[in-house]
Amino acid sequence: MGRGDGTGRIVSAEGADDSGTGILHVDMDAFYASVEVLDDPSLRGKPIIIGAPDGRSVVSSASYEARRFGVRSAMPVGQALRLCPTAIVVLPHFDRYLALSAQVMRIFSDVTPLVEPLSIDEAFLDVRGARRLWGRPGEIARLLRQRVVEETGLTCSVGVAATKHVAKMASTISKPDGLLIVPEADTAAFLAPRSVRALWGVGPKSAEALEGRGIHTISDVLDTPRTVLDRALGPAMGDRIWQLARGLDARPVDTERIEKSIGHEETFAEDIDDPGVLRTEFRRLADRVGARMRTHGWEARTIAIKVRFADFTTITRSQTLPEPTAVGQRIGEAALELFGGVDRRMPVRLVGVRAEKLRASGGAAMTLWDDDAEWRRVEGALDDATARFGRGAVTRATLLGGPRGGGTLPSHPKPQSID
DNA sequence: TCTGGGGTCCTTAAGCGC
DNA sequence: TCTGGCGCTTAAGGACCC
Repeated sequence: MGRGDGTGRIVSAEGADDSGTGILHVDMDAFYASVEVLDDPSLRGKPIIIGAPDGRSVVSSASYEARRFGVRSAMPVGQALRLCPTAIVVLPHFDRYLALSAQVMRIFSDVTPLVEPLSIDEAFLDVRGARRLWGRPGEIARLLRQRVVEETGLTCSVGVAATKHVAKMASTISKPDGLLIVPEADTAAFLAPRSVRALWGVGPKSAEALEGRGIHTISDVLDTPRTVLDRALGPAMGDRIWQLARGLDARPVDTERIEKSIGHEETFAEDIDDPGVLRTEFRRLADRVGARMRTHGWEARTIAIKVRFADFTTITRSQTLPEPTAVGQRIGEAALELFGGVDRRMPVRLVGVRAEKLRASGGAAMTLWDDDAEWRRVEGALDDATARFGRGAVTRATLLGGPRGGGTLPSHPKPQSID
């Protein structure tokens, strides 16, 4: 969701009914691209793409002017430029995005302590307890949008509803620079005509599985027995969309998220066949993973590697260690042992190292000893932001790349897909 | 002219102890 | 002693999200 070009936008009128609501989803509009325009006004009104112009880069974010040509996040930059040859490709400036994200999240925290950041550019807010102080949910949403634009120069879109899922759908539909309120009583009517693809967790594969059974809209889901959904998507997913289609979503706004894994991966500019080079890369990634764990005071029980071959087939291998560790060398040994068991049938495009089953190490955080200066700079920015907002309000995950479930800081200030 | 990097969650299969 | 079932853990792969 949230990858549209702004056509089909729906917004609420001033003073719209907000009865039964209290959950807000706030999503910055084309965040990275908007920050670049803010910092270089000569870009305003032009199609811009955040990414690297060469190599194997993909689009991290695109201005709405570029989206009108069909440019979308996660699209290879080359393809984006074929769709929109006049687009200006801008390298990402992560420290700026982080600083503005921190500023926006702070505005949210002013209004309610119940803020659940989902990623660098979006958050859920529970404002049900903020009424006496700030007014009704609809009023709070307008206030937030006003404050964000006044204090940062950036626009955002807000969905207001009774549940997280509907609030998120509403913000998506209102984009860009919109506000859509779905009163509780209108939830069913709001959901019914929308595509199954709009349901949280339904991507291309699940949509295909549903549509192959004639289930195209949320209304169709309502007419479909649970057993059919389970067969199409598996029991967990079947249950989830059965519930979401009915507007049932009791998930609270969660201010405390715990990271479950930390990883780094790297795609080479050219596929690599030399095992020595690959081993060096595994060690380097392992060191970075270890360094990050130590700064958090964590250690991991399981080490996993990822290898993507030239043909894009991807394998993972993992092993559980006898003793948990945060030592880069130990992680590297485990990674290399796993890699030794991999059948290297063709050149390698990407390698990755991930530490899983994290837990507190109990010991004091050790110093970083990798030599990645840029990484330290980003870590510093994150620590600063975390310190200013407080631990619960904003996790590192939040600021950089966090998916719905939390996520953690990526290795390099490289872009994720942001709308 | 191809497909980044950070994650979470789910499914399936296999091994193990009881 | 052999076998089956159950619950738990580990491992691999894939879908999805930003």
